[in-house]
Amino acid sequence: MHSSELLKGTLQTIVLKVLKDNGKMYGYEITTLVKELSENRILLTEGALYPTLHRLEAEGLLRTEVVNIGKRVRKYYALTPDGKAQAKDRVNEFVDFIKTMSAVLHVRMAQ
Amino acid sequence: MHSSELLKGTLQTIVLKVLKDNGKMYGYEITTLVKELSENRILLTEGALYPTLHRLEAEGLLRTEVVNIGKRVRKYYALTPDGKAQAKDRVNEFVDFIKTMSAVLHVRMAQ
DNA sequence: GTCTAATACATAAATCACTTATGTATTAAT
DNA sequence: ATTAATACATAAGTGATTTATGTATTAGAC
Repeated sequence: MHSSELLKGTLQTIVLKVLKDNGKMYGYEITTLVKELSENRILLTEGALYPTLHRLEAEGLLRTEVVNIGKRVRKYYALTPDGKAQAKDRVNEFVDFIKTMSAVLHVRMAQ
Repeated sequence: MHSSELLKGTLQTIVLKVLKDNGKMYGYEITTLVKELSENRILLTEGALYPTLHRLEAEGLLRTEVVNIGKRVRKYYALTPDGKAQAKDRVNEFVDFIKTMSAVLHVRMAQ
């Protein structure tokens, strides 16, 4: 469960965007989806993910719904209206970051 | 001197690549170049830059040359052969990171 | 001619996201 | 029956970066 130093600071952006794209999801489901989308390059750790979900909820960006699956508990997270706005902002910020870095590093990425 | 959380982990990559592109440079010069290339979006702090330069030198990726300009001292840094290889690797790693993130966030950037 | 901003280096303490480690419990697979 | 996968949670430790200081020279504004 590790990845490059570059991933630091991307967790909230990732969580907000996958929730925007997929509606409600639970924590474990987010880790598996991100693992799949990233072709095993981004392996979210629970120690980072759960506190982040709790924090985003405390900030009013996510709302939760607890569902019992047999004797097991699942906690679904979905974006609030504020969360949707934040998701958009964060993705824009990321795209801007890529453009800036591309200019500094002289790599052609941003079209 | 601040910027987004996303910048974290990019400092070494930036330093190595601008040195690769510009030959020898001194610390202050690096901050002004990066500020210019990033259109004021990336403002390197001295507290981060100088320790990073010292560390890269200690790792054998940079070599230094001290020059006296009047009564003022300038410390020029340049890549060693290992440093050149690292610069290449770091940029490749960054491009790969962008591709992965683009896939996860569903943003089209990488060609 | 003096004051401020810019140039140029340096380091130490504090911060904070994230990793690592640990814990509990259920369910599926071998 | 045992292990791996599912599913949550939190606490201690790490480490890059920010913030805060410090010293000193040179250029520019007024």
